[in-house]
Amino acid sequence: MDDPFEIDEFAASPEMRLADAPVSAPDYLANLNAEQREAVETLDGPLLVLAGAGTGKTRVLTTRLAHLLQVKAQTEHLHPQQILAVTFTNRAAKEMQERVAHALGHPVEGWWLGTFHSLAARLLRRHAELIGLQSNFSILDSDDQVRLLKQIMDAEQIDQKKWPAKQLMGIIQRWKDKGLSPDRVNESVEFANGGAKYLYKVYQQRLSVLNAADFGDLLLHCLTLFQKHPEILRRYQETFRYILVDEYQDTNVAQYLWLRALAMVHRNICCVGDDDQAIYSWRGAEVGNILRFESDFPGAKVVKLEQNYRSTPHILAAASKLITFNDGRLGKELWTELDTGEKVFVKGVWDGPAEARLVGEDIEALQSKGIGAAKMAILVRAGFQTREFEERLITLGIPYRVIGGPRFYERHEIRDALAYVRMVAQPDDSLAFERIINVPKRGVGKATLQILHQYSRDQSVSLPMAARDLIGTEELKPKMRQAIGGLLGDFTRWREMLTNRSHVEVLETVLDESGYTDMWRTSKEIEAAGRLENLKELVSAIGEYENLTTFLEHVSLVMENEQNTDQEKVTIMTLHGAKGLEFDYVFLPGWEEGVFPHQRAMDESGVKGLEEERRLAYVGITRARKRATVSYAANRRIYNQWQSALPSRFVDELPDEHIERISDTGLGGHGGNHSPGAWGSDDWMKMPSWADETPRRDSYGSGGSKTGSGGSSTGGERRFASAGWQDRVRKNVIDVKPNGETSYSTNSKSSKYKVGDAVRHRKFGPGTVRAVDGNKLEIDFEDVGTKKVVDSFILPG
DNA sequence: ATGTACAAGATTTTT
DNA sequence: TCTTGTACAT
Repeated sequence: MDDPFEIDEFAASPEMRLADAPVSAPDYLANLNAEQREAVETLDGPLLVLAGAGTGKTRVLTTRLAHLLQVKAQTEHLHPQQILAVTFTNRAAKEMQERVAHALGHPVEGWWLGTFHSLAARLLRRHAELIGLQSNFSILDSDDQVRLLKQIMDAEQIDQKKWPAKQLMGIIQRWKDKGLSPDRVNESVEFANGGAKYLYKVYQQRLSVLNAADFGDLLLHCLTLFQKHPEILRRYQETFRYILVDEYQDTNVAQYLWLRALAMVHRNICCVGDDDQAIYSWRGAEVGNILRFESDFPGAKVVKLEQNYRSTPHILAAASKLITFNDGRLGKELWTELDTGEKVFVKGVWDGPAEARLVGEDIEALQSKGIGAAKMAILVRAGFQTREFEERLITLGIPYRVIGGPRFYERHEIRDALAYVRMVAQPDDSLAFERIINVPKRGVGKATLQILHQYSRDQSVSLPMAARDLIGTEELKPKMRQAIGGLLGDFTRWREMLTNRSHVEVLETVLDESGYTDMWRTSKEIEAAGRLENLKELVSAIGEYENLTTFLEHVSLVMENEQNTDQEKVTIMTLHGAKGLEFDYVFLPGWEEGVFPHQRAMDESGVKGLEEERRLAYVGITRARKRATVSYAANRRIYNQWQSALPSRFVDELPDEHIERISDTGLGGHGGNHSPGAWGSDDWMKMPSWADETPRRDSYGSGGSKTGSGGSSTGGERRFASAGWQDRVRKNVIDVKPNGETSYSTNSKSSKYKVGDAVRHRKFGPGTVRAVDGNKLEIDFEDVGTKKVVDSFILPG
């Protein structure tokens, strides 16, 4: 085995050292107090930086890295390769790379900087054979994982209606997050479903046969490797003299074990995190890691950073207040020296489109003041919410970019093409083989595939191997033998091509000769042209990598959506994606019960889930430097059905003195003294519905006979969301129980009226229903003509 | 082996 | 409502 530790090579090339580094990097510590500064500047020993939002976590990390690379490089000949720096996203890693380069005045190469997964993969590739894989093992994405499990379950004849593969995969991945290999699951998981344990074992065996690893394996295999080969662990422990970890609160148990193992010898581990920003527990993250730090690493210094440099006092106060509704926090008092600034805006609107319009208008207003679009962001809870805003911004002609949307590498044609690449680079990649065996159509169908699977399972070989064996037999029909044999022959040829041609050329040949490009060229699909474009893009992308294996690893682990950031664009992304970022102006739409906090979070994890949602809200608000605008809609279309929604409880939890509630709807006061003109216009959406009357549904509970002007109406303009009715309504609607169950009675999704019904409206009088759209009705009134109204205002005729 | 028809389920968040 | 998967027919 080659010596896996490049560090030894380094020792022979001292010219690589950073002796030429400028002695004083830019002073990133200027804003810390003396004590904090000392702790951060002390480079040896364990250090935990507990930092609130916007207090300069990354800055501390950068400073420390710069100091290491500068001071230690000179005094103790520390080489970058002895540093292990873990960030949470690839984006953060890139940023760190740039920041450090900037601080030192020159780029740094060779250090172990990246996400847990990419670093673990890098380590694992060197020792793959020790844990039963070849070094070119393929990394399965979640899609492949589920497909593989499905195959196994088919073979085991397990009812997938009762036990969906996807769900079981979730259980298995959770075990992996906890660092439990199949053996250890049997020991330590008591109440778990025995079937899942069994499947886990079979799944793992199958992965090994296929020379594949899934995401969780990257870390898990490392742990196994360390356990079985202490001498290897020892060498890495000695190699990594300094370990730095960002976003420590979001590490899972496997990651924690991995870090702890590696940090054991030098103990120079520095972690940075904020327990209030733990938003990944659904992925197995364990906040306990950060709470346990001091006992894990005796003598650890703990620094709390509480001065916020990012947000204005109002924003900070609003976020701080919100997060106090959570229990069990470490607790921090964030403060700032910045000027007061604007209050947090809280806006209620009628429905989703109105919300998008509102945000659009605000953005335009900001732009007309000369503020660049890049300084603004729309942060949504879930991916599907981006669409509304995209549409709006398109019509307004405002440039935007969506981060984390449908990814390039997840597109149909790209996945197919990648399957070809995988088959060339990794001959035993069963899942890739299965994907393309009949794409383009080669007449290979279910029956043939089944025979292959059967054989592959019985003989414990990969699918391509099975095919290779079977085409020599009478098992398959001659036609099939020819088709599959031809394909396998092609792959052999393409693999040979790799030796004397560039991989770009090989990819082009493969796509060409396999008939894949032709398939799309002759396709009648409207999207075919676009797909061909994407394929071209893939070919050019692959050119940026040394070889197919590095390219594939990049695809599975890095998978970032490269976006040119040079242009001024409004950013649209999920709250999760926004972690660690900041913007001057932040829009936080969709703060409605069920959407945010998300219903499923509460259903599945009860109070814990709710608290995580609240932390997410906290993250959202604290992204804003100058202004945060929260908004919620009273009606939202889900599955193309109108549903009325309640403002999020988080809206209530924001402190009144730091927010400014603005209502789109309280135009005419209450009491119904509206001029008929307003009602007759197309502006029906601006109907002051709740000022007058709560949109009442049967499911709200029977008790509430109070209507109208309850709550805090004070004459004149009535605020959109008086706490009164929110509380009243909410208590009847959502009730999170400590055991994790939630009872949630959804508001009626569609109207109880249908076309032709005779109805009456308290202002418009009698009429007939002409059309129904969810709970919106179009009614021909006898006196005032056709109007659109909401059914809650309607009484049976 | 492929295409059609009907039914069921779907929309958290991501390395 | 739309998409996806399954059953059945060709």
